[in-house]
Amino acid sequence: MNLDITLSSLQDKGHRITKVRKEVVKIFSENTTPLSANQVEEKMLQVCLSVNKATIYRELQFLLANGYLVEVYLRPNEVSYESSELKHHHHLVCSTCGAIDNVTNCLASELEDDVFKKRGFRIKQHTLEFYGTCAECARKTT
Amino acid sequence: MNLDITLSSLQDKGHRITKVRKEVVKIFSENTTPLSANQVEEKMLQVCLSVNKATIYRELQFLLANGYLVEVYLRPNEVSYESSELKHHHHLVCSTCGAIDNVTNCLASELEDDVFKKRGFRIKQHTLEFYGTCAECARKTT
DNA sequence: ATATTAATGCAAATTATATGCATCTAATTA
DNA sequence: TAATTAGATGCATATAATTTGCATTAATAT
Ligand SMILES: [Mn+2]
Ligand SMILES: [Mn+2]
Ligand SMILES: [Zn+2]
Ligand SMILES: [Zn+2]
Repeated sequence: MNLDITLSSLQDKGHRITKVRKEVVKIFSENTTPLSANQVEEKMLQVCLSVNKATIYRELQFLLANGYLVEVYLRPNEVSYESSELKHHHHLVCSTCGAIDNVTNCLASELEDDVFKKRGFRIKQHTLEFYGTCAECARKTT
Repeated sequence: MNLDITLSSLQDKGHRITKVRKEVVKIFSENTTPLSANQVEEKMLQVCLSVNKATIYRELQFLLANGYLVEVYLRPNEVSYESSELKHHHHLVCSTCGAIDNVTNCLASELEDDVFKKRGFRIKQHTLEFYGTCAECARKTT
């Protein structure tokens, strides 16, 4: 997501542009892989912004509710977020180092029509996550 | 999963067959859709077995660690489990009524080779979840 | 029947997340 | 620029899911 465009869009809707909001939007405009509340907090600390956890959760909820972020569930008991503007994609999650990469290939749409025809289930969205070992971790092991 | 076979397999490995263990295994042998700890507790109450929550969590962890169950993440902050013996499949989750159905179609394996060739990421498993409206909920709305 | 140790219940601890409330501050207005 | 106002924030507290310590109970082997 584009930082300036997003911020002015938020302002147009009557929302305030605060230091925290600006930084959270900036973080998601610079990161194309999903981030959890904890990871957002860490990124903010890296630029010497110490923000209360409640504020971070509230800001993530705010951006989610306003359509700027989407939720991603990759692990139990931890919700991650990423820009809703990213082109439809899926994730490669390395079980060893935790690195996440995006894959834009998607074969799911073919299935969706089929599922609707066969049982009347209308698919609105889907998540497809791949777990395995990334190239770097595989190299280290060898 | 087959109740008797699973129980004797557990016994062969030196694990005890307790009332709780037997019932949890029974529940997963009779249910092909994912169940959370709370749902397992409810099912046990239906057969008048009041079991402590900690025990249920421990038993689910136990069956997971021993390969009888797999984790499924369909919603934030709730882990579900299902028999690891079920044939590879994916889920149709109705956003309206919460009903879950299984789909055995899977197009992901084609993608896996491609991903490995292109970036050396070796996929071990994947999850593909579909969210939408089931036939029944669609009918009620109309 | 007895011994051994895994399984269980209960309370307390953890972790992720949400909320109430007083305070602060961004945006608007005088 | 100062005053106004409602949204944003911090802090403490509340929830909810899950885990853990410990004493007690019960499944299995002898
Ligand atoms: Mn992504
Ligand atoms: Mn399933
Ligand atoms: Zn897709
Ligand atoms: Zn599949």
